[in-house]
Amino acid sequence: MIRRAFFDRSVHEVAPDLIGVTLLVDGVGGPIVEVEAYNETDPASHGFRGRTPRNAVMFGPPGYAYVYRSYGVHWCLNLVCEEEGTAAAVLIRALEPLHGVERMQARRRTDEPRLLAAGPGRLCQALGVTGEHDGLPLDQPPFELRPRTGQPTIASGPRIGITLAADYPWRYVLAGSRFLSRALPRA
DNA sequence: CAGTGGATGCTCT
DNA sequence: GAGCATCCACTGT
Repeated sequence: MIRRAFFDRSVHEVAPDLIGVTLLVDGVGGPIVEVEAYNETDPASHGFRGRTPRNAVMFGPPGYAYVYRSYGVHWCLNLVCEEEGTAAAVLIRALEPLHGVERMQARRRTDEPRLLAAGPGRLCQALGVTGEHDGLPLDQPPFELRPRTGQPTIASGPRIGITLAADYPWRYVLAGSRFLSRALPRA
C-alpha cells in the first residue's frame, strides 16, 4: 500500500517513483508505465495561472486524485503531489493491462492489449475513471496503489500534446515497455 | 505507415 | 469565443 507521505514530495521525485507502481480502480488496472509531471512553475500546467474551480484539487493536500475532462470527450487522471497550497500533480498516461482485463476490454470495446490503457483518455476509460473521482483520496477504495517490487529502468523525454514548455523532459516511462502511448523520441 | 481533421463540452478571458 | 495535458477515422502513399 502506497502511503500518503509518498506524494508529499516534488513531482520530479514522485513521477519516476510511480513507474512500476500498480494502480487499481475497483480492482482494475496494472503497473504504471508512463507519467508526466506538472507543477506551478510550468506554463503548460493547469495550475500555472492560479486556482480555479476546475484545478482546485491540484492546490489541495497530496495523495488525492485530480480528474479533468480533455477535449470535451476524455477524462484524464492525475495524482496530486507536494504540500497543500502548491499546484503539482502527475498525469497517469499509460499502464500495463494486468488486472480486470475483461472489464477493460468491455469498456474500451477492443481486445487489443496495446489499445486498452495506452494514453490518458484510454486509461481512464479502461479503469472507469470519471469526474466523479475528482478529489477522492488515493489510499481508499475505489483506488488502490501497490508498491513496485523491483527497480525498473526509467527513461525520460518531452511531454506529449502541449505547446508551452514542450521541451521540458518531464515525461517518465518504463524503458522498453510496449504499453506506452508513444515511443520516446530518439536521443 | 504518415498526416489531417472532426467530435465534443467545458473552462477561462 | 478561443483553446485545449485526446482519440479515432479517414485519406493518400
